[in-house]
Amino acid sequence: MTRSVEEMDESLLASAFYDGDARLAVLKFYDQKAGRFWHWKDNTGHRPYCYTRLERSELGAIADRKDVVEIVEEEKDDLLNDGRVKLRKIITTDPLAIGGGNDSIRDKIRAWEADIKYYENYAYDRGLRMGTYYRVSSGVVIPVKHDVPAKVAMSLAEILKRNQPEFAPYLKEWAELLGEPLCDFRRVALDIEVANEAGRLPDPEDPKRPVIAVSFFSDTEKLVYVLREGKDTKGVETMDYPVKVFEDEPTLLRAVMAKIMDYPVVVTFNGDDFDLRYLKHRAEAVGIVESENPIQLERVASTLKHGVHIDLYQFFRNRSIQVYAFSNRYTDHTLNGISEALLNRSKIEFEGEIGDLPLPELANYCLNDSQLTYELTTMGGSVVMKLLLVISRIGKMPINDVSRLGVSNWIRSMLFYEHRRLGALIPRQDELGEKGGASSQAIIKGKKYKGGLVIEPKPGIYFDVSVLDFASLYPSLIKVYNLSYETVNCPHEECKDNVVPDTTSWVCRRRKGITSLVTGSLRDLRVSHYKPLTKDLTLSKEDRELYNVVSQGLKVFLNATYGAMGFETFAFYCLPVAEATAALGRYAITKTIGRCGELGIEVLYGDTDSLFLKSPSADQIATVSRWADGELGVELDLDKVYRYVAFSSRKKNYFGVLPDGTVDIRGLTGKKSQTPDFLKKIFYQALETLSKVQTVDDFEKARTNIKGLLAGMIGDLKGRKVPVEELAFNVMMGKTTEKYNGTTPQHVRAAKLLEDRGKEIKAGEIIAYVKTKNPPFVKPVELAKVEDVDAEKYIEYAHSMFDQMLDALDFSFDELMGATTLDFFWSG
DNA sequence: AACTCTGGCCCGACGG
DNA sequence: CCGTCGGGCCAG
Repeated sequence: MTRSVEEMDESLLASAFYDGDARLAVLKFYDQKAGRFWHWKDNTGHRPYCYTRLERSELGAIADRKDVVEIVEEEKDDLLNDGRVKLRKIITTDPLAIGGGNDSIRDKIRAWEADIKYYENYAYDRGLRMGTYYRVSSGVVIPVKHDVPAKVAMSLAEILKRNQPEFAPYLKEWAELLGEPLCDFRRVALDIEVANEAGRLPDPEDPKRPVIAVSFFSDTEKLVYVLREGKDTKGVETMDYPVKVFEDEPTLLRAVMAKIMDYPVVVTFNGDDFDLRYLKHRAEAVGIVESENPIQLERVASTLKHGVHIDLYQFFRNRSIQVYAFSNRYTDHTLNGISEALLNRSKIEFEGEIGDLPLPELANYCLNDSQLTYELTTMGGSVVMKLLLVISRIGKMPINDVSRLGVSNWIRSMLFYEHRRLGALIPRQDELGEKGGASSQAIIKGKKYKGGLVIEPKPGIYFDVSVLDFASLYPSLIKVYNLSYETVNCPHEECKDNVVPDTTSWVCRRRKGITSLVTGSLRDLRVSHYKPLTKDLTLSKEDRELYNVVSQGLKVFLNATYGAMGFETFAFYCLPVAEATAALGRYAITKTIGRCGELGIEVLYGDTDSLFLKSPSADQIATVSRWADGELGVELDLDKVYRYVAFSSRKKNYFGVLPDGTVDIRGLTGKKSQTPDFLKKIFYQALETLSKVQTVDDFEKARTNIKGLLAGMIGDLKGRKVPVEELAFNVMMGKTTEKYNGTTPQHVRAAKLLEDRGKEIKAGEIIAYVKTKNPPFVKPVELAKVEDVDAEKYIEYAHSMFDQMLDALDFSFDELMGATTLDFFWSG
C-alpha cells in the first residue's frame, strides 16, 4: 500500500523524536477498513505515546518492512540548541510495528478508535457534518463570534497592539478557539449494585456475586433494572419511574449493554475501578460474548468501544479542579461528600446489607446514586461538561483523557501541540537536564529551590488597609522576562550577562521562548479579555457563562504552568525556569516594598504577590502601580480595601473586614476543614461580632460578647452538652493505614479502630474522630459516646484557636476568661 | 508510577 | 521535658 507524500502530510499526526544522531518521526492512524487516514487527529495534533526510539542502524531493516510506506527526511527547529536539524520521518500503515506494540500502546490505540467513534456518533446525532465538530475540538482557526464591548474588556486588536509581534499569532489563535460556543453532550449516568459477600466489598477482578441493580439517569429517562432473586415484586409497578424486574442475570446484563450503547457519553462515579469493570467481568463470567459488550478495560481506565466514559471520581479528585474550578468547596472525594457540598443532596442511607433490601428500596437507592452523578454534570449550567470541553480545547486533548489526567499532562499535551505546529523538536529529559539545577537554597528542608517571599506581618489592628496584587504574577513574569526551557541558560555568549537576580541563570535576548509565548498570550487573554467579560452585564447569560468557564480553564493552566516546570516528571521539567520565576517574583515584591518606603507608604504584610498597605492615598496607589508597570513590566492593581485587618505575628494568618461587613479569614485554625463543627461554629460567631466593629471604640463591646461566647462554650464542653458528631475532627487519610510507618497520627489510629470492625478505609477518605480520655485517646465518631470525650483537650484546642484571633486584638483567651474563671472550669 | 510548586502553621508522636 | 519530624491543611 503506497501513498503519495502529499497525501500523507495531511494526515500526519505524530511528531519528532530524536535520539543521538538517529532522529525520526513516527506516525500513525492509517485505517485499513476505511482506507484512509484520520484527519481530525492531525488537528488535535498530538499523541505523545507514539514515540519510539530507533538507532540509525535499524533504519535499513525498517525500510524493508511492508507496513512502511516511505521514509522521508525533514528539517525541524531544535529550540534547545538554536538551530535546525535533519530527521527521518517514517510513514507506516501499522503504528504498532514501530512502537514495538506493547500493551499500553495497543490499549491506547483502541482508545483512540473509540474517540473517533464517539465524535462520529456525536456529529451524527446532531445532524452535523463531520467536520463541524472536529473544528470545535481541534484548535483550527474559527472567527470569533462575539462583539466585545471595548469599555469592559480589551478587544483582541487592543491586546495585539500592546504586545510584541511574536505574540500576535498565539493571541489570534487562542481568541478564535476560545470564542467558539460550547456544545452540550447527550449523556447518561449509570450506577450498579452488587450484593456484598459477608462484609467484604465485591471484587471487580473476580466478580463472584450477581449484579442486582443497574440504574440509568439522563435528561430524557430514568429507569432501574433489578434482578428478582426470588424477591417480592410488590410495589414495583407503582413507582414513579420504570423499574424492570429481570428473572435472570444474563438478560439483565444484555439490557444494560444495549442501554449503554444508546448514549455517546456515559458518566459514572468510580466506574473506572468498579461499575464498568464489574459489569465487564461479570458479563464475561455469565457467558456474554465480547462482541456484545461495549465496555473496554484499560490499565487504569474503563472505556467504551462506541463512546466516551467519564468517571467523575477521577475528575473531582484532580486537585486543580478542586481548588481552581470549585474553590475547595468539597474536600471529601466520595459521591456523598461531593454531592452534599455541590448539590446539597445526599446518598440514601439504609440499615443492613444492600442485598437484603426489598426491590423498591433497592431501586430507589440505586437510582438516587445515578441521579446524583448525573446532576453533578448538569449543575451550574453543565459547568463540568463545559470545563472538560474548554480544557480539551486549550490542552488539545480528548475529554476522556482530560477527565482522568492531571494538569501536568494537560500542559504537556498543549506544549507538544505547539511544538508540532512550529515544526520544532520536542526536547528529551536528559537534554533539559543539561540546563542545570537550582542555584538557590530552599527555605523548607527537602524542597528543590527557593520560592515566594512572605513578609513578617506587623501585629495589631489597622483600619483602612489597601491590598495591592500583582495580576497573575508568575505567568506575567514568564511572559515579560521571556522564561522558557530553551531561553533560560541559552547557548549564546552575548546573553550570559542577562542574569536573573538571586540566581546564576541568564535569559536569552535573541529570541522569544515557546512557553513564554504560550503562557504570555493566555495570560493576557484571561486578564484583559475573558475575566472582564464574565462581569459584563450587557452580555447574555449564556455568553457570560461561556466566558466564565473559559476564564476558569485558563486559570487552571496559568496557575499550573509555573509549578509544572518544577515537577520532576513533567515533560518540560526545567528547574532553572521554575527557580527563575520564583526569584523574579521575590525581586518584584521586594523592589515594590522599597518603592513604597520611598513614597512613605507603610507596608503591613505581604505574601508572594500581594502587599497590604496602611491607609495609602489614591494618588500613592496610582504612583506605585504606574511604577511597577514601567519598572517591572507587571500589572499591580488595587484588589480590595479592608475596613480593618487584624494581624497576629504569624504569617499566612489574619482576618479582615470589608466595608460591607464580609469577613475574610486566612489560614486561621477556625476555618480549617479538620476543625470540629462545634468549635467552628463558636469561631464564626466570634467573627460575626467582630464584623460589626466600625471603630476602635467598638472593640470593647466585641470583647465582652466574645467573652460570653467562650464562657458558654467551655460550659457546654464541661457539661457534656455537645453531641459527639459536632466534636469530631475530620482528617483525610493521605494513604492506607498500613503505609504509615514509624508514626501513627490520631486519625490513623481512629481509622485502624474502624478497620478492626471490618470497615475498609481507603486513601482520600475523611476520618471523623473525637479525642477521648482513655487510651488510645481517640475514637471514631461512630463509636464514641459523649462520656468518652476529653473536654480538657477540646478547651486546649479552642484556646490556641482563639488566641490566633485574639492575639491581634491584643487580648488573649486566658485574659478574656480570667484566670479564676478558668480555674473554676478546670476543677469543675 | 505519578500526575503543579514553595512557605507556613499546628498538633502529636517519637526519641534522647 | 524538649527538640525534631511526620502529617495535614492552608496561602499564594
